[in-house]
Amino acid sequence: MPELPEVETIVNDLRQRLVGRRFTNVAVCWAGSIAEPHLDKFRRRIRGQRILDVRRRGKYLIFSLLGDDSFVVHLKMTGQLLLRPATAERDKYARLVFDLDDGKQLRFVDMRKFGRVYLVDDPEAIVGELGPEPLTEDFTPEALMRMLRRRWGRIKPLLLNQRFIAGIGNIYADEILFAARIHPTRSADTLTSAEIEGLYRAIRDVLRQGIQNRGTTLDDKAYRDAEGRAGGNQDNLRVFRRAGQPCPRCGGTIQRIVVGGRGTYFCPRCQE
DNA sequence: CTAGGTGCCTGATTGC
DNA sequence: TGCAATCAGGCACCTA
Repeated sequence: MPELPEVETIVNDLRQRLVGRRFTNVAVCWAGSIAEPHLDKFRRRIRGQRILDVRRRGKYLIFSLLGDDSFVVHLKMTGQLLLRPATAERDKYARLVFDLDDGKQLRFVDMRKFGRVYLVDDPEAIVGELGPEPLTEDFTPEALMRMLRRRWGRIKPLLLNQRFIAGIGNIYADEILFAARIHPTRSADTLTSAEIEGLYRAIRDVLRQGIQNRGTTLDDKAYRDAEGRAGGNQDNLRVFRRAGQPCPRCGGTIQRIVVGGRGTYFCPRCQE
């Protein structure tokens, strides 16, 4: 499940390789991957468009195109964007295959078919409601404190709420709360200012480390970078999917509970 | 505003 | 062994 660090890695790779390239054609293997516009219009509008830039907002990838359109992608659970030579073997779960003007293909591969692509004139129509980017400099401890002041729900679902902060998913939420020593069901309004500062630092550190390690690949079909390579951050996880194992900090036993319908891993001994 | 449920999907896991 | 039921999970959308 690609979250901010995984999408950041893919975006940085793709920017290097795709800026200046042109989409020459698209093969649609599963039309359901296209959110908008309708299939025929999508095909007509993407063909011949030159890529000016590739950037990330939350978990979305945004390709700015010369004709003022934006090609927007959300990978959801199992989506991948792979850059392959057009001659490369077909990927089993390929849903959309974009031919490029340099003999390569950008392949949208998505086993579970949750991912979506959009071709729109204004990307704000899609990403406009997202909360702040946690790694930009205007996201400060004070900003986080102000944001939390109006909230009284449990902290983990809040971290997962993309309108609250953009880019955090289930893996990094658990790792962040472990690093900050905060129990996933703590009410946001009971956090002390010291805890909020710790939470702030944990958000930044955990996400940055994820980026530094080029993302988290937990199993075979999970996240891959644009070259199809696994990330390295899975070796760095301290609680996620480690139920029954000893806490690396206090030696307690990591527990799995369900919070907001999501599998949640934490150490009951050092997270209050 | 929060919390809970459903649906979208399919491979992996679990149950009998 | 084999097949069916269940699970996982990001997010939209619904209800309370």
